[in-house]
Amino acid sequence: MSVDQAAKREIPDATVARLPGYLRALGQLTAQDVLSVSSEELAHSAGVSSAKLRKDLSHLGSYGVRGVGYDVAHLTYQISRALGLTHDWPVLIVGMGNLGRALASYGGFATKGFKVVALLDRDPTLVGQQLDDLRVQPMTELESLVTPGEACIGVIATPAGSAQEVADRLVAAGVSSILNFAATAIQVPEGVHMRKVDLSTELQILAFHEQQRSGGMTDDLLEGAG
Amino acid sequence: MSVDQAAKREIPDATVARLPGYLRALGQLTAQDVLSVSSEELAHSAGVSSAKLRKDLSHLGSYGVRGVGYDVAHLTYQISRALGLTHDWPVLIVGMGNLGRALASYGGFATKGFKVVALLDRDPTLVGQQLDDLRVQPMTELESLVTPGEACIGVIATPAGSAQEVADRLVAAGVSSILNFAATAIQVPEGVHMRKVDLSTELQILAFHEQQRSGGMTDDLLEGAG
DNA sequence: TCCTGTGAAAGGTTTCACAGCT
DNA sequence: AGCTGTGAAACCTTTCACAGGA
Repeated sequence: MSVDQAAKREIPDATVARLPGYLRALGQLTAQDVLSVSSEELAHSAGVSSAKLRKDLSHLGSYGVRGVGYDVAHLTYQISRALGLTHDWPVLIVGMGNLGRALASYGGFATKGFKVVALLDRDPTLVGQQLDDLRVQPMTELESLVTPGEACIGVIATPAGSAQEVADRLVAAGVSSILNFAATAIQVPEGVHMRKVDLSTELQILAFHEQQRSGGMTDDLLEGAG
Repeated sequence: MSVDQAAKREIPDATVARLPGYLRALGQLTAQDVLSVSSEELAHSAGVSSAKLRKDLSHLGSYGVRGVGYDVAHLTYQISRALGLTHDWPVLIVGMGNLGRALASYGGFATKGFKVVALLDRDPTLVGQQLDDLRVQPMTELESLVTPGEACIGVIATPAGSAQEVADRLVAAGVSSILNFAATAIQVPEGVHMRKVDLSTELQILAFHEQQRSGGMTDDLLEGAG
């Protein structure tokens, strides 16, 4: 078994979170037939500093050429490999409301290393409907759709009230990676990876900064009343 | 000028990012008529450690009671105030594809400190359509919808190819907070706050960890050397 | 000369553990 | 006793600045 430079284990979380951005920027360069890119240029299109980019890439191995830059195709491959995107991952979407349908018909999956394999909903009026080339299935099918041993990513796009129950069933069925779009925190056992995407949260963070900008003058009045 | 405990500016970014989660957990407690909560309980429902919660809240001021816990209503108010949610922020959504429509009809806005005030799309066949109580307007209206001086949050839900152009127009019109759902990085001038939400990125991060799980056995060889 | 890769320094975040108040 | 608020320690991330290879 060869020990090559990329075998360096333990890529920092902050780095992993940025690799998809680099991959996307590299994709745009590939589309423009650019063959080679410097850390400065790539960092700029990904919206980070060049020092950060170089440090991030150094955790994957030494894939650049000093004095020249990075080979776009080779770096694309190395990042894809680091992220585990050399084969497609099956994705199962639960909840076919407005958001679930938007996610299901989002084309970006196929090219990005994922394939939606099943759509589920509790509502009998939605079950059976065709979305692109998939048919919405009832919740009772959930357990039969997850092949134990074969990894699969579960996406929760249900109302907040059902999210925990759906998560529990996904976990029980053997899903160990969950992406939660429901507007609630869900609890998962240790060992299950859960990420949350939430519109309200993002808007509230923006509101905070917007408020900081316009100054705390209204706040000062309130402080007095304490 | 009064200097009380809450006057401490500079709430750490990591804390700001978690405040919405605490607010949501408090909302659930309020709905259950719970009047008081300990850091342990609140932290658990928000999915963080109690030490982290207490440290976070300490940046806002001392709103707990030692030996007792936090008053749910009062803490809700203080966090809302810290985030700038004591009044509603106007939100403008650009791009009425599947995702834009899902965002527009997402009810969670109103109760969370935001109000969608305008929907825009480039496609003439979408312009004029009614979504809830708003009518989709043409892109030419963008500049007239942003009142200079009055803060407003712009949401980009267009295809990747139009995102940068839309961002440029929003910024030129005076929008200084942007939430980008398009699958591309966009550049904004210094002083404009931009946050990005992206499905592919989240799935790719999950894929990385899923791969680590199943591929971890090769790592054992390296451990031996340590 | 050019640009990558990387130690070292600086900065930020989380956890610990306990002082201090009810 | 019970629980918050907080220094200090541990840990993680970013930035700096330059050694080193093309």
